Amino acid sequence: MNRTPNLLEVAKAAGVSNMTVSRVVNNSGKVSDKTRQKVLKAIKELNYQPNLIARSLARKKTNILGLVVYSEKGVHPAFYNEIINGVQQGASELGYDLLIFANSEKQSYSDRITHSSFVDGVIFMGVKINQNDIKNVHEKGFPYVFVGKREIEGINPYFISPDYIKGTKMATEYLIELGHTRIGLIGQSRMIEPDYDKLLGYQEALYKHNLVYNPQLVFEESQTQLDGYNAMKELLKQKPTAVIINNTYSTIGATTAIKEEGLRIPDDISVIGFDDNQELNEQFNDFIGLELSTIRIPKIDLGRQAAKMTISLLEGNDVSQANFIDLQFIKNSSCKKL
Amino acid sequence: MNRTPNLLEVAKAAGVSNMTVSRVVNNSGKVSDKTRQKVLKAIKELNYQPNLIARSLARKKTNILGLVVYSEKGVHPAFYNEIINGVQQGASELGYDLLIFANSEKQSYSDRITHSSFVDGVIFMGVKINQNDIKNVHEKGFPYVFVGKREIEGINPYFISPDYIKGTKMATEYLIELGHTRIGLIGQSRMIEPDYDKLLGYQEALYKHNLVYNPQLVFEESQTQLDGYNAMKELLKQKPTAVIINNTYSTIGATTAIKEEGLRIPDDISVIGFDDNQELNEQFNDFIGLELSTIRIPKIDLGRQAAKMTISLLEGNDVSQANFIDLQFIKNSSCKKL
DNA sequence: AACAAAAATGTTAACGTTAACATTTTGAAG
DNA sequence: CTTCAAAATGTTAACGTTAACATTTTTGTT
Repeated sequence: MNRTPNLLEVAKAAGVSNMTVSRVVNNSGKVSDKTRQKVLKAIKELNYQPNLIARSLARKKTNILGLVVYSEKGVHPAFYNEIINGVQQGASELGYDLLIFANSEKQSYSDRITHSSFVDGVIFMGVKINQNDIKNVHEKGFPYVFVGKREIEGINPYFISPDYIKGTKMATEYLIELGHTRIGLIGQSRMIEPDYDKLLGYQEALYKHNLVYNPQLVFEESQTQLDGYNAMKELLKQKPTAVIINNTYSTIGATTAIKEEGLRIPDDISVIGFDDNQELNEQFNDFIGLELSTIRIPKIDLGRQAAKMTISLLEGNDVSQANFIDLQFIKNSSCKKL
Repeated sequence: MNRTPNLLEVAKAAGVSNMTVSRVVNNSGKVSDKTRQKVLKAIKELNYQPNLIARSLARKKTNILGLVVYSEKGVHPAFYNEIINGVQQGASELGYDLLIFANSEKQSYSDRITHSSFVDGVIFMGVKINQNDIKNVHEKGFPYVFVGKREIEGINPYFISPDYIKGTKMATEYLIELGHTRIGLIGQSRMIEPDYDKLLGYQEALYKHNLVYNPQLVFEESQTQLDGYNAMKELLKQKPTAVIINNTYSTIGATTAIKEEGLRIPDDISVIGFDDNQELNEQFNDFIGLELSTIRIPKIDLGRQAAKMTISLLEGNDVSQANFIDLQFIKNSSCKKL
């Protein structure tokens, strides 16, 4: 590795002072055209690139966003990976890079993040978030955003979350407007916030249209294909005319169950899924020849917004604490008018 | 954000010099026990954390690894995400963090990477790698590792790659030893290096056991469920007794085709898949009640090794340029002795 | 008690930028 | 050809650490 030139060497080569070079590099301040050309020439000749570490030290700003993903085995589910890609895009669009903090479950990040001055702000996400980290960062006034929605005792955290309530309500209403009244819901949960919100949205829609909530049409947590399959088998005994299913894997299992019972989509039952795993969703639909209507979680956009929100915060702008991002309803041919 | 204390403030509080504090913080040099205690007390009281930017500038080393993933739409397939997780783990184990470079397809990274001194080394991966980036970095002697295997004109790059040849050979031989001679291969490709290597491994195994290579048993690129399904339908006309399928999606499609034809696994046909998407593979197997024998790509380990290799390089150790990581053959019940 | 060697601690100048202020140059008006 | 403001350029001291070397203190030996 051969040494890289620094500002002063460029300055010397161009016959100007350090600050003139700095001004040219940063396109700030006033520099005459003639001088600028000289400097640019020297920069090019020496192949100068500013040393970002030194710049960060002087500016007290790194233009780097931290990302902490709390996950179980150090492997993030596909769901988070897509959000991360979005975060990266959003950061990049505003001139920031992304520093992924190593995720050892035990370790607490907050001091490392706020004191080491390696990042200007931080984004938290994951199932097993450490509430203390968020609390500490919040209390120190360090810019951060939490992706998701969770009660954190004592504080009102900055967060951005998909609006599952609204999204599910919208989908449910769509079914109601098609004339459905016996609508199943696979995957509610009192424990998992997003799934609980789906239940709330579902209930709100029923309530709004004066339909009675029937717990027999609603099934607990459903994560895997098998969960979805089993739940659907049970649900079908209740003769529903439509069903909303909380994730891609369950949907695959559930539609398999529907087929097995000799029922057709949408003729015998209307189906709406969540495409939390878009790649899989598409693959599956293509293959089965199913054109599933889905509630889409705009994950890339979610990540992008999270990045922009964090940057907005660290730049000192006013940012509201609670932020929601709308789900998209992708209307397709898996639902039928009754 | 309240100011964080620096070394000198700690030094003042402890009544010692900056270097004594530095030595305590870094656990280097000699410090008497009494002094160490004083310093530690001051550090604790002021809640001091070293400023990593300043440290990096002074040490000319950041303890950060760069990661560039070249991908099409800025979204990485599940495959890469798992490797990234592994890279992160490996880096973390050796005290490094991971800086993800924003990935705009157009941009060239090499100068930014080598000159900005934000990273001590860099890892490249992705389908659409920029050969020039790697070439530049290579020629500058900047520590890097490429995850994958690709000819790059004019240089012998540092790389680490799954050994697809060996892995596929192993699986093929396993089938041959079970007595199979009509073994199908779904997903060879002249264009995609890993898939080409799978073909080579397959051929090597046949050759070794004096079996004739029959192109009619071998099918082109197969990425999706539908590809796998179609290929298998065709293949079945050739009456194979076993088949190796190049990725998880194809495998799902292919097994569907097998079922549709009324054949049973392993009684009528033995099947070996690649579980490049492990989560999906498991889900699918659980659901179908299939116990698929698979060739497993140890992605986490691949990433981890890539990180360690890069760090070894940047620490000045001798590292061989070409590195392969063995695939694992997960023996299960989807293959039968003939 | 004197001395050397080892241990402990300290001083100073980098590292490569930028911020803040200082100085010089330019050019237009009188 | 002054004069003065604006424009252009320069100087210096941070930023918070560590490397390299310098000094002081301690310890053991005679």
